[in-house]
This record gives sequence, structure tokens and C-alpha cells, in this order.
Amino acid sequence: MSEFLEAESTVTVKSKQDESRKAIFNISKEKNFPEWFGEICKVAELADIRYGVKGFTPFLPWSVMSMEIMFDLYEAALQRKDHLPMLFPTVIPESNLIKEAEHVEGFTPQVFWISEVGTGERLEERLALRPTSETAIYPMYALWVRSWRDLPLKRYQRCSVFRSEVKSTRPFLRGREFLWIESHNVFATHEEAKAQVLEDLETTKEVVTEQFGIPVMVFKRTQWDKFPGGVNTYAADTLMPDGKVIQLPSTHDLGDNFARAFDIKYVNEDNELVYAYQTCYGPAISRIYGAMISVHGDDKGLRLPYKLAPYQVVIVPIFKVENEEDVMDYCHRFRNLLQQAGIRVYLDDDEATPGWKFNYWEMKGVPIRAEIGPREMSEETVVLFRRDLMKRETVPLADVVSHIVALGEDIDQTLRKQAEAKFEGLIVDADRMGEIRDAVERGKIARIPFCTTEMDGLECAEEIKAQTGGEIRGTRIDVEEKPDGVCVVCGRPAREVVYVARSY
RNA sequence: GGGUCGGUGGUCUAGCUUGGUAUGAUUCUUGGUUCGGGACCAAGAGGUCGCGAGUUCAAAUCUCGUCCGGCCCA
Repeated sequence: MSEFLEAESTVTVKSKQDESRKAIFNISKEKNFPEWFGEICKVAELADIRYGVKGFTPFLPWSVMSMEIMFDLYEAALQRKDHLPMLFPTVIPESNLIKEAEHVEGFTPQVFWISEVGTGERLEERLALRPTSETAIYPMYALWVRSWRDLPLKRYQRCSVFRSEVKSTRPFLRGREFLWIESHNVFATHEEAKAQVLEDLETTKEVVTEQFGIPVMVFKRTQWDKFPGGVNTYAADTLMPDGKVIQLPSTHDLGDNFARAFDIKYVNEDNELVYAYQTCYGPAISRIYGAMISVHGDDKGLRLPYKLAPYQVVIVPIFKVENEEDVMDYCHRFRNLLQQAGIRVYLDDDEATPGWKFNYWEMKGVPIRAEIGPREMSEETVVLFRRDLMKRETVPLADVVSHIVALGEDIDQTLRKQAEAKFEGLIVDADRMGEIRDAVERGKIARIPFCTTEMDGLECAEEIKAQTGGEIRGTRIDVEEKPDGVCVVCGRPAREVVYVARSY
């Protein structure tokens, strides 16, 4: 018996080793998402978790190059809508941080403080590392906003923020320092502020969905889940491969709460001094990047959209010793052609064999690979391979630039459609606890009648969380929904239709 | 925050039960042969076994603490 077991286990170990040697990357994203995510961060060189401070992670070129592109695309969209960039200091004096009561209560547990300098010399006033920048920016806004002619004031900054998260951290998706854009806007009226919230949600769809290919569902959050100090929070959720939803950009209607706390007043057209209304919007680029690779990736690794890939095309030369020089010349010619057309292209002239390079760049998610050998050279063609569908075609050199541009467009469309297909059938109607639990456990989003999203609905929400593991994501704002019946938990008449899912 | 499992060259890993010279692969460097789906040969480099304390003649190994990480749960 023991002999038999020993023989068994030896065989298992051996085959495991063979497997891992064969594959640069081969993990089922659907079946084992946590492992998939951790391994791809390491193998594709996205982030290095060995920094040694909890929740702080160095990001590496392959992820940073894509995140830079994402920043640029996002900022371009904001600038098209009349937002202008600015940069504020990282530190916030304590006296400013605590000016808005609900805000300070919400964020203080997560604040990193600077309380001394040099060899233990205490600061007169503690400085917070910004967990978000309202309390840094708004004292200045109070100085900048004087007249109705100064409004609307629409500004944003690209920066990192610091939050001592209690939830378990992981690269990109939840760090204690993360990269984002935060937009802070001031308006004359609440109506204008509310219109800005809708514009932000449009921007989210335009950038996150149309350009990054990540489908989202937009919710108005409940009162217990809103931004501390705000009036209402609206946020886009997307679905991760493990069936949990994750919050992507959120936008907040701040009403005049912060204007009152920070004394942001303007003189209106009737020469009256009145409080302004504000909104803020915070797309976290590092988190969106984490969601992006998770949504698009497959069991062989990353699948980067053409728009976001650091290299849109990688050239793999194939040659024998006797024709190496000619093939490389042809490759350089091809590379120059693409560079002149503004395509991000990389010629892989490493020692490794073509087969190894194929697998490596597939794992890294480069959308298009050009294979160039003696055959292509003599025919004046290139072989193009698309990572998303793993398909090859031969294209004449004369047409290749326009072909690649069209192919890139098609790849982005395909990735987006595949992601959107996963959203179909996601919503399941339920009006009993058991049904909610079933739906949530299958990675679905349950749509249920619920008493209220005001604060006195919190107890019912906690009961749902305890019994099903799902959280209330909020109510829809893009569709009007009238509840029918009673609250699933308390039996009071339902005032809202809410959505329940497991979440990050 | 609670539970649980873990930390050995850059990476993965053997050794830990039963304390006594650190195992293998891969990566990396150099040279050579290769190159249309994961090539090969030769030589070389690389580890205070996470950190700290304790037990011991002796600790990767046993004990305690601590930091970091994975997973599950709140």
C-alpha cells in the first residue's frame, strides 16, 4: 500500500514539473482567479510584491506604460469637457482635514499621519498624507472663487493617494497607495452640480467602456455607502472573473456641504454672497488597470487592448545563420515603416528562439505579432498574428500599416464584445433570501425589492450581507424602476429596487 | 480585524517529523552550435535558510515573539 502511494506521488510531482516547464503561463482564470491574478503580476512583470511594506507595491514598466496611456486618454476626455489640470501638495494640515464633520469621521481611520521631522522633532501641527484631496483643495477654492463669473470651476489632478486599508490588499485592485485622477468642480447651483454628475458618468462610459473595453453598470449608492460628507454617490461597477463586482470610477454630489465647511462663496448676479455647489469624481487608474487585465485576460495570460498596449506590435524575426543579416534588415525596414506611422512597435532581437518569443509575448498580451522570416522577405509580406483570437494571416508589406490599424480597431471591438457578453444574463430577480443567496453564490447580481436606501435601511442591508454574502450596490439611475411588493428582509413596503452582489 | 497556511540563491523547490558539510531545476554571465510554436553543449556566478530572542556543544530544522505574504471569513 505504502509502496503504491509513493509511486503515485512521484509520478504526480514529475508531471507537475513538466507542466510548469512547458508553460510560461497557464492558469484557469475562471476557476482560480486569485492565483491567476497573482501569477500574472509576477510573470508578466506588472508589479513586484516584495517591497515589504503592507499595501505598497512597486509597479513595473509593463503595467506603468499602459497606465500612462490610460491617464492620457482619461485626461484628454476630461479636457474635452473643459476640465483643466492642476497639482496639489501631498500633505494636508490636520486643521483642514477635520473641517467637514462627516468627511473626517469617514476618512480618519485610514489616514497616515506625519507628526515629526528629522531626529524626532515634533511638528506643531500634524500633516496627513492625502486620503483624497477635498480638504487640501477646497481652502484654495475658497480663495479662487469670488464671483459667478469664476464659475463653473472645473479642475483635476493626477496623483496618488494614501489610505491605510483594513481589507486585504493586493496589487492594483486595492493598495494603500494608489494612482488616480481626481476632479473637483464648483458650480453656482445644485442643478449644475447634478448635471456634472451625469457628465462624469458619461465620461466613465466613454473612457472605461468604449476605450478600455470594460463594461460597467452604474448605481446610485445607498446613504450608508456614500462618500463621507457628500449628498449622494454614483459609481460604476464591473464584474471580475470570480463573480465579484468591483467599484470603478465614482462621482459625488457634494451639495453645498463642503462649501459651507470651507467657506466657498461667490457673489451672484444679484450681488448676493451665496454658497457654491460642488462635485468630485475619482477614477482610480491603478484599479481600473487591475480590472482591465482581469476582464480581458485569458488562461494564457494578458490580452491587452490595442489602444492600451505598451507595444501594439512585436516583431519576431525568424532566420537561419546564413540569412540572419538579410532578415534583420527586412525587420528593421518593417519596424521603421510602423514607427513612422505612429504605431508602438518593438523588434525582439534577443537570442531566444522564435517559439519561446511567441509564447512570451502572448503571455504579455501584445495584441499583434509580426512574424518575419525568409519567406516573408522574398514575398515582401509579413505574417500577422492577433493575440485575442490567436489567428494568423499574411499581409503584403504595401498594405500593412492600414491593415494593422484596422486590425487594432477590430481587436479592441472583439475584446469589448467578449467582455460585454459576460454581462448578459447577469441580473437575476429575487424576492426571497434563499434566492438572493443562490444568485450571489453563482456570481450573479440579484435585483430585489428593498425598504429604503436611506439610513434606516442599513439594518436590512446588514442582514442581507450576513445571510447571503452579498452587498447592496444601490439603485439604477439609467433606468426608472418601480418596486413591487415588500422588502425582502423587514417586510415593510419596498420603496426601492436595489442590486445585490458579492464585491471587492 | 478574525481564522488558517506559509517565508530556503533572482524564481520555483528538497531538506524540517528524528538538530550536525545547503538539494535540484530554472534564471543570469561567458563562449560555441542553433532558430517557421517553449533548442543544446561547456564553463562560471548567485543563499548570514524573513527578522529577533530562547533552548542546545550545535538551529534551516525545536520554542516564543515579530514582520511580510497567500487563501478563507467579517
